[in-house]
Formats: sequence, C-alpha cells, structure tokens
Amino acid sequence: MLEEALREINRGCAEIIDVQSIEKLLTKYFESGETYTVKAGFDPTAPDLHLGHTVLLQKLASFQKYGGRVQFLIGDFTATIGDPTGKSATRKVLSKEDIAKNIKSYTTQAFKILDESKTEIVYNNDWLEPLGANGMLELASTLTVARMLERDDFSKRYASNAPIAVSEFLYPLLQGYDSVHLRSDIEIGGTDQKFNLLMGRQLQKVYDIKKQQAVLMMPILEGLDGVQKMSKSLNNYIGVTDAPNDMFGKVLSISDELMWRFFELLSTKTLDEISDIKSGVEDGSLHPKKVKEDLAIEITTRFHSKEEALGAKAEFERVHAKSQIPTDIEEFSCEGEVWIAKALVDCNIEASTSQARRDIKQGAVKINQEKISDINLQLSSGNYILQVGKRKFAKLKVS
RNA sequence: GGUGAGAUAGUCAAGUGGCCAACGACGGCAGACUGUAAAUCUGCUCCCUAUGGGUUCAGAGGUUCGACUCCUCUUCUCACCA
Repeated sequence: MLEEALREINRGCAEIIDVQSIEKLLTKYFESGETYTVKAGFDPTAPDLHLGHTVLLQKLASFQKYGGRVQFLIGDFTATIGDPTGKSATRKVLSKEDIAKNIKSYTTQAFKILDESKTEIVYNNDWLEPLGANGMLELASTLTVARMLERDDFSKRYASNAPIAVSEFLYPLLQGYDSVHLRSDIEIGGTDQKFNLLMGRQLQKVYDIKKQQAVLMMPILEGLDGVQKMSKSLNNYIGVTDAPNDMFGKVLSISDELMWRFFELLSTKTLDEISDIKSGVEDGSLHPKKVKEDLAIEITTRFHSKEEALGAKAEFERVHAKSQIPTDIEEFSCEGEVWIAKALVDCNIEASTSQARRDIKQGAVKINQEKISDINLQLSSGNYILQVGKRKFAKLKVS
C-alpha cells in the first residue's frame, strides 16, 4: 500500500527535494492515520484553468488519497500587483472584483479534480497585506543579493546587462513567505517555480520553523504545438471549460510524441498500463490514432461526461473522417443578395473581406460542400452552408 | 542629473529621400500529403466589391514635387557615467 502510494506520488515528477520526509509522512499516515498538509499556489489573473494547471491539481488529488490535506493557495495579493517577471511590463492590474470572479470560477473548476472535503482555500492577501513595510524590510533583510542572483534567469540577465526590477527580487520572498505562514509539510509547483519553492524552505529556516517543507516539482506541460508551455496567451491550450467537441478535437490534434506526455501527466492510467500501450504502438498491434482517441475520451469525460465524450468522438468522425457537416453550426441570416466575401465575414468565419478573397482564390471556401472560385459571387435567397478550411462552418439564410 | 543608443505590421528584424504596403525569420491561415496527426512541400499573410482606392513605419509639427528615411519638439525604452 505504501509502495503503491509512493509510486503514484512519484509519477511524472521532475524533481523532489527531501523525498525522505514525504516517505515519512506517508508512512505515518498508513500507520496511524495522521494527516499532513500539501500546498500549491495559483495565480488568479485569468478566469479559466487549462490542462497545464490540472497537472498540479491531479498531483494534489493523489496526495488527498493518501492523507494529504490540501492548502489551495490563491495569490490574490500578488495578483493585484502583477508578477513583473517576463517580457511585457504593461500588465493590466486587475480589480478586486475581477480577481474575486476569477477565484470563484477557478475553485469550481478545481473541484472537478480535488476532493473538496480535504481542501482548504487560503488567500495570501490575508497575511501579506498586514505584513506592511516593516515586515517587508525584515523579510528582505534575510536574503542577500548574491543569493538572489543564484537564480538562473536573474544571473543570466545580470550577466547580459538586462534589467532586473527590484520588485522582481521581492517576489520570490513574498511567495516564500507564504510557506512561513502556512507551514505546510509539502509544497508542489512547476519546475519553473523551483527557485521560489526553495525560497520557501530557506525562509522557513530563517524564521526558525522546525520543519522545512518538502518540495515536489512537476514538469511544465507543453501546449498543442508540442514545444512551448501550455498557456492562454500562446493560445495553445486546452481549457477545462472547453466544449466536449473542442476538447476532444484538440487532444486528437496533438502530435504522437506529445501524446505520451499527456498520458504520463494527465491520464489516470497506471504507468504499467501506459507502457503496455506504448509497446503495443511500437510493435504495430495498436494504432496510434486509436490510442489517442482513448486518451481524448478519458480527458473529455473528466470534465464533462462519458456520453458527451462519446458524442464528441462520433461527431469528430462524422466531420473529419467522413468529411460531413457538423451537427451544431451557428446560424446567421440576412436580407437581400449578399456578396460571398461579406457573408463570410458576417458569419464570423473570416476576419476581413480581404482575407475572404484570398481564401476563395486558394480554394479554401466551400458552399454546400462545393468548392467555389468566384470572388464576386452573389448569394441570392436560400439556405447555405458556408465552410472555410476544414473547421470553420456557418449556416446562412438569405431572404 | 549628464551622455549616448533606440521606437518599423502578431513577434523578432531589414530598410537611412522616389523602385516601399515595406526584404527576411518566426508565428498564423489555406492547399497537397495524412490519422483534422507530426514531418515535408506550396501559396497567402494592413483594410476596402479591388488590374483600382485608402490608411500605416512611437506622437505632433516642418523641409521637399515626393519621407519609414532629413530637421524640430514630445512621449516612452535601454545603456553608460554620476
């Protein structure tokens, strides 16, 4: 039992600091039922979670199975300021209302994966705001600049004379202070957070807390392109709230290589099952497409339902394998004769009439399944199904 | 506070008086090939009922027949010095 738990906890991890203490916590749980706390921080700057976030959530859920009490930390304090790390300094500051709204949708989405009865939601504004300038200075005095510069991206930027804002130094400290306040046994986060996570341990030591948190880091899930991390701003994400058809289609569109990452980090199949599937694909007894479909069904089912997932699969086959028209197409209507390019723009399937012209020239536009080539085509009254490329459809009624 | 460099389409980045709606790269879209894969190849990539017209190169003025390119001021960014 303990071994199984350890295996599950270990799964997909990029790095664990202080494995022994995690083992101890689990052992104690199995011996005496004693629970422990696991914390993970989330930044409520956007209202929706995507699969990248759920990697962490699933790990938290695993801990919940084995005695972990989750501290779901919402970085509402940090969100009001905006993390300066990264490129654009111009990041709009969110209002309290926006943040509150985001938090609400965040947590309802998170509870699709987490066990609510074993989760405590905490807000870092509760302790960071009262910290004040004095507390801040005290906190800042515990670290040296040299130590800060150990952080990879800081040292690189410093070496290449790129600017580093002082506030950027403060960020890891604030985040680390969360750990001082919460005194969690374990903190989990992405590998990109390594420095900040370690800062938590460091500060726990400075503030003389007996136990230091163990740290478990998960790799960053790649987005649909398979290269860059999944993120909303790169528009390569699968959102937790995506419609079943979209979710299914997006999973199926990932590369075969990336599929294994998704299996490891998102599937609830055991590692043994996954390696069986993998060898099946390698020796040709399993078709990669079929395997990917199963994965897509699993993921879609998690956020919707089995029926919806199967429906999405059927729909997908209809549309793509048999190249038929999807069942749910948005409908539009207009009066009088319409110029085709204008119609495409009005139906939201082309961005501009210029773009529409180009696509027509390239043979990407179909009306009622028929490819068209006349840029000047006028649609007289009747019902039409307009299509651009493989995925953009609209119904248009001209009267 | 002083000095210098810079601001070009989604991003990076050429262009330094007309040949510029602006090289190239990436991204994006589309076509072929497929498993709506991936990889590869090809085309397109400011807007407009369009062999033409309009609005762009941080912002405001100016010089010129003509400016992204020259001048002035403004805003912002960066570097160096203090």
